Amino acid sequence: MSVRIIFHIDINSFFASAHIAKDPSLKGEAVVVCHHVKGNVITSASYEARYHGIETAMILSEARKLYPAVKPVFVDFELYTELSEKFYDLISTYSTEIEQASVDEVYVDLTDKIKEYAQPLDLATEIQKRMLDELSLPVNIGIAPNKFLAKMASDMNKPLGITVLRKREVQSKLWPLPIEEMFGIGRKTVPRLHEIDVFTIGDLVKQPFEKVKAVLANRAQYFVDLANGIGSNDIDTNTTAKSIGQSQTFTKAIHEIEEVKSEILHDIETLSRRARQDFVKGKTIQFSIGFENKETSARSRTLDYYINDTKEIFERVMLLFGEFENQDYGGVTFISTTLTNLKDIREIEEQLDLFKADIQNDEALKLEDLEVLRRYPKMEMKLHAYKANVKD
DNA sequence: TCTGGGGTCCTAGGACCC
DNA sequence: TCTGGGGTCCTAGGACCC
Repeated sequence: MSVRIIFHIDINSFFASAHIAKDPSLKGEAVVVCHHVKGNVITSASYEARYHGIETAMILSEARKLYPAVKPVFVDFELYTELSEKFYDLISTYSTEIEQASVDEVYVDLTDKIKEYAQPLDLATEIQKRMLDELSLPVNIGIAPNKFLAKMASDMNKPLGITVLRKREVQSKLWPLPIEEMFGIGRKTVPRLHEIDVFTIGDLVKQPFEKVKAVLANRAQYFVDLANGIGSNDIDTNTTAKSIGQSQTFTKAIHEIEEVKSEILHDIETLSRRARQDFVKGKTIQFSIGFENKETSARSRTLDYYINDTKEIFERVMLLFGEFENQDYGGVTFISTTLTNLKDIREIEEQLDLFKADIQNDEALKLEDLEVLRRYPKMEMKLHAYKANVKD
């Protein structure tokens, strides 16, 4: 198997950059993107804003104290979706092997394309320049033989960085990084790894495997391999979502059931519209609820057919919601409805046609079975049982 | 110590079928 | 009639990421 060349490309402070791309007068300013809850929480900050100590999760008023000339803008998800699609389209001109990892990042296999360039870095430079010229978006690029190394590489040098991470550089460049910077290791796992003296990515390899296995269980070998620079370079080109969800957090707990229901309905209206726009239906409906006392719970049901219309989803969710009826956790602070097990509408219709054909075959079979049953009384018993079940 | 809303993947037990 | 292994699906919960 020959060595692949994978690029990981991600847009620097995407939300803030998107607003600057739309309104060039914001260029060079300390832009902060706010979400209108709990006093304007900052969800993204331009590098100029970060320079003044402003970080995400801050409240706008705190940011103003740090830097009064800060430029607040408000979240605009339509803008992000639009630019995300343009980003994807631009990268598509180089390769069909693209994996959309999130709204602002892709993995792309450029093994073939890179042969057309005199120097490997020329391709990265060209992509970076086109992103700036055509979309006014700054990107980071990591170049490596697999997805994990490419991802780690693109994080090494921000913003507007281009970083190559070769397999032979794993010990010198990857191993010294703190374990919390390893993609896939999060806040719950870090303290447990610290307990077994794993503080850097290299420690994952240096510590006895048994100790690592005690913490990471089945995923231990996977992460040790990653630390050794061994990882997948399979590009998942499927861009259709696997689930669509709609959720809300309430700063003030809701105590009226009818009000909760109306918020649920509102979410489901949005959810089903999105599903129809994406030409998908779902087979599983999941409903989650959070209460004032911090308890959260989820219920899901899988149907034997696919749906995407508001009324049917709402009826299903009401059944799930009903399962929490007699619990007393105080008011409701969080609701979430998710449609999963998605399938393209056209595929479902094809299957329905096949299914119809099956039913016809089944009926033919049953008639024959009846002949058999008459001759074998024992089997007739089964038929009665079967009929009884059908009544249910 | 941590905002809110959008996702993905994994695990473990139980049910069911072969 | 009983036992057991293997595979798949469903459900609830958790971890992680952007």
